[in-house]
Amino acid sequence: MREKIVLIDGHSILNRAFYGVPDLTNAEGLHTNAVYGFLNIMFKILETEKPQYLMVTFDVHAPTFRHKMYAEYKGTRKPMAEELRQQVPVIKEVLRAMHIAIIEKAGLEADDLLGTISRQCEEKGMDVAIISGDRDTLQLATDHVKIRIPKTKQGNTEVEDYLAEDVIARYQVTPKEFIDVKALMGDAADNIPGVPGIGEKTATKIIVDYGSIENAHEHADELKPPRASKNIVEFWEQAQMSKVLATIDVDAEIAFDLASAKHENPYTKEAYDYFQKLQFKNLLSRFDVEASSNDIEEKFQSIHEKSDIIRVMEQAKKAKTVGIAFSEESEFVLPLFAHKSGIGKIGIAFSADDIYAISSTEEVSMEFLFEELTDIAGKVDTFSMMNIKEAMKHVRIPDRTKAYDVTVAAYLLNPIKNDYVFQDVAREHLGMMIDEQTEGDALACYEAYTAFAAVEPLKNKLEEDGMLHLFTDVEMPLVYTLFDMEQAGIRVQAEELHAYSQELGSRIVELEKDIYEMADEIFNINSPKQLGVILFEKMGLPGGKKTKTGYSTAAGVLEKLAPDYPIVSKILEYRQLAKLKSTYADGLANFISLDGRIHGKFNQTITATGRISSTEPNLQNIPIRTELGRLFRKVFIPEEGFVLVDADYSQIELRILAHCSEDEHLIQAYKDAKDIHRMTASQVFHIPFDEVTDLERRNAKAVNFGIVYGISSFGLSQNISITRKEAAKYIESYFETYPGIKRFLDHAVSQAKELGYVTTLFGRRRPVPELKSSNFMQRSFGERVAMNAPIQGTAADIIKIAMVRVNQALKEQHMKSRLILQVHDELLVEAHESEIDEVKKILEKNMMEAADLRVPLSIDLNVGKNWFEAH
DNA sequence: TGAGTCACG
DNA sequence: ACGTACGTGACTCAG
Repeated sequence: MREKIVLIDGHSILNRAFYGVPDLTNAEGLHTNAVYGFLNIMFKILETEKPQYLMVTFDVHAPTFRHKMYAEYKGTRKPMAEELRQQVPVIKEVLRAMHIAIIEKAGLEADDLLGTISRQCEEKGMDVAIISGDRDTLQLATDHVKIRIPKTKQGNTEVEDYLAEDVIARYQVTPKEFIDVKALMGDAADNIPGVPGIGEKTATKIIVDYGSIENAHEHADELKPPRASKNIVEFWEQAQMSKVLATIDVDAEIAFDLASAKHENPYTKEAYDYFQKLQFKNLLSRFDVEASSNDIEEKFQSIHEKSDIIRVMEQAKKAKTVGIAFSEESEFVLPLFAHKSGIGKIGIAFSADDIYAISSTEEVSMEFLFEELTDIAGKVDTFSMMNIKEAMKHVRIPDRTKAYDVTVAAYLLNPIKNDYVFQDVAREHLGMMIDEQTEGDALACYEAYTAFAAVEPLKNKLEEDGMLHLFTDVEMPLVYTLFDMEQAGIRVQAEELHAYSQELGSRIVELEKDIYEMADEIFNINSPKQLGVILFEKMGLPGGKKTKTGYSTAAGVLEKLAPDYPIVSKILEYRQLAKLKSTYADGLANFISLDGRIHGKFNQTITATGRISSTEPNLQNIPIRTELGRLFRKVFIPEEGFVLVDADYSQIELRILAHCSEDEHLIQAYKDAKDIHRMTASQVFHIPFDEVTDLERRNAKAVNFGIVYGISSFGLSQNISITRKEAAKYIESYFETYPGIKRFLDHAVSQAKELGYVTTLFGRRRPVPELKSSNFMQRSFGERVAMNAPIQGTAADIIKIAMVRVNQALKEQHMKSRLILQVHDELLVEAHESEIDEVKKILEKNMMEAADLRVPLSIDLNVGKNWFEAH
């Protein structure tokens, strides 16, 4: 059998991958999409080709002979995007780590390397596969040299294959003639001039008929169309040079050692480390898990006997640190034996040798196991799990200082990840690969071991990054606070909600009828696509295209049209009501439990800035800005004998800005309890304080918001409908008035550029990888993030501290009142009527003292018999 | 599953 | 020249 070599056109494939794979970055902000795509293509090719030899070619960036020749024609090529450029050395290093041969030779282009090597290998009697994204290489195809051109289509890589016969089938000419076609038609991308007036069709026809440009030139008078006939003579020198430019050298002086290209196992330890650093999760699974030294698996034990289980539990109680994991009940377990929690298995690890999987049985119930775990939690120093808040639904943790939430720790270390599954933690923090396919007892053991083993490394990294205090004293206690809030839930009037739904429903039907009548057609108003067609095509309203898929029908666009077109007002009203009905009236009703309350989830590891998020349902976006929507707050009520006490920070973000920037004006204004927006208007627009109009105050307020969001003249101009120039003047004037703020924001950006992240007052980090981008838009976004994250994040820190303290105070004083909601700068307490004053005091004290800033923190406090009244 | 829209801070 | 405000989640449509 013939031996086979795969030759990869390095730059070409890297380039293809770069444009075919969406932008990816690793934790350090390094762009990795091209490297990732390259490796995927390479692995796919290797699987099908199974070659004995493998080599990757690269150009050296010194200008070459051919470059110089065509540089005279069209100047230079577009420079490589920075994101791609930085990945070139990375792919080379990765390839070296995989022991894959790389060849680059000054003075030679990749094409010439490919051509020469493929020719030499073919002469040695080998089969050759050339992997390139560049069709020029088709001229190299023979019966034994196959050109493979990968196409990345929506994540899937398809490959077009060309042997000599395939080139003829596709292009009507032989690979050799392909050069002549190109010499005639030229190639703008490669700066090959060709012959003017001859395009692909004519060129192909001529070469099919005459076989070469030389022969065609001899028969120039026979050529058609006349234009070609004339130009091939007139531009004959140019045609000849084009042929030279288009010809790939197959005879270059290259000494290469075939033995060095021998393809061995690429899954080396070094490559593994590289993939880990680059965060190529999917590719890591290609490494042989057995070989990557997970000998820990040998320690896994599945135990079923009651006596064994008790023995292990007793041992665990004597340990310092235990890691625990809960596993879902296997779907095959008879309902009779299934536990109501859905948990059927636990993993427990308390040393590198003690890692167990325990399933509940008839003899050993889940209740019993949970009891034992509670006992363990009380005795050990550290009780570590991936998700403590979830676990607490089953296991009581008597001493809350002992719990350790691995997910929360991993989140603090890198808050911009999408999820924090234990496999990732094991890989990133323990250097341990876990096979994707793992399930059952082994899965429970791995998770428990990860929870156990990650405690120290995570703690060390938190300490290193200055976040141990934040973790220990804010985030971990907050786990319990959030647990308590979820357990407490909030009481909702189901009947009222139902009544709203009915009312909205009938009004929606009326609006639908009107809209169909006015449009003279029945269509789906909820479909922006259909709506756009109706409004802007059928009815011919002004307001052209805006989105990728069609017309924008966003509220901002429609509002401008509403005064002139009654149908638009109807649509806006329809939209508003439909939203209220589906998301709030019907949506919320689905979440009411048997106890008449909604127990939503508060998520601690979602946001990039440190805020909490709320889901199932989202209780942080209950309407308030419109009168009608606001009514929904009336359905949120306290239980009998209780009231709602609502406290929200007043302008906490601007106060944080005043503190962090140390700007004297702003600090003094807050000390004097001045109307800050009015003051801003007065100082920025140079108007006496008492003469500021409502509009001026509104605009100043927008400027203040803009500052917090990371100001841009465009954003501000959009927001308050002024020209960009005017907005720029506002901003300039603002920074003149408050130079401290300018300094602070500039510093945030420069710090982010230097370190790759920004921090809050309490040390929380937010990475800003976008700042490294060469894309203007991305980089600008990074700058705004760098300005906003310290402010928004510090506010998040402060209210988290307040929440923990408020919750603790309520519990310590054994009060019936309890914290039930947080909405970013607002806390809601369901307070017993006998405790109202005390609750107010607790909220006030703890919210105001949560941070000691250069300006006072201030809160607004209200009491009501529903959320509408209390806020 | 992604895009568009809109509810909140 | 580029084309935007920062941070979220739920619902709907359409491919």
